[in-house]
Amino acid sequence: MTHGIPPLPGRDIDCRSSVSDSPNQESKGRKKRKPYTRYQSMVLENEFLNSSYITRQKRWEISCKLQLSERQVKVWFQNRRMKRKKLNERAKARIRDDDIKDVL
Amino acid sequence: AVMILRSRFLDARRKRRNFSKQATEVLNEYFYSHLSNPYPSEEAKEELARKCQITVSQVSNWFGNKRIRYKKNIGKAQEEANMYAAKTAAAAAA
DNA sequence: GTCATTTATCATGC
DNA sequence: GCATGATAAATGAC
Repeated sequence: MTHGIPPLPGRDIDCRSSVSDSPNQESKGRKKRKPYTRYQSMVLENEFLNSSYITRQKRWEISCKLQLSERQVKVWFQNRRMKRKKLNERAKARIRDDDIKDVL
Repeated sequence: AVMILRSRFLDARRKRRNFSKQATEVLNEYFYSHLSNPYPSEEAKEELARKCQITVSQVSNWFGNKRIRYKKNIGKAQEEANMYAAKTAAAAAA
């Protein structure tokens, strides 16, 4: 199963003990939406440039670096791929409109 | 120069323009006549988009905002609900 | 995984 | 000054 690669350097170091999804006890309600900082967004965008699908290894690294949970990083990439799709559709539509206007 | 082009496509940031009065009228009519289930199907969204001269995404945005902002008002804006309810009732009577 | 959605936040209109 | 449309986190269906 899989390749026996995962080096997992210092995996047992819990760098996100304070950034877990369950802050304390079982949080009951929905987690409040909290905008990310410019630095967090920049690092995530840069990684998205490398690949729109993040590996488990890199997901762990980034979650540590940005003080985010791995789930947050995963969701960010999912939302980012949806955003890319929407932007592509919009760009396509704009090009169509521009073509029409050029003809007119 | 490249940055400007990117701001047109990638950023395409929200330069908001209000919808026309007629478009808002059409959207509100649908919303208040389907108040028990204000979730238009994809086909309904396309027809609304065509009638309102906006995109399907804009229709989705409008219903998303409308649902939560209507819910947030429990008791408020019922005048608006009654108004459109009466309008559709009058249309049904005819 | 995608994708429609909920929610808070942002940016603009007026 | 809020109303309104669009976007950014977060959830859940499938």
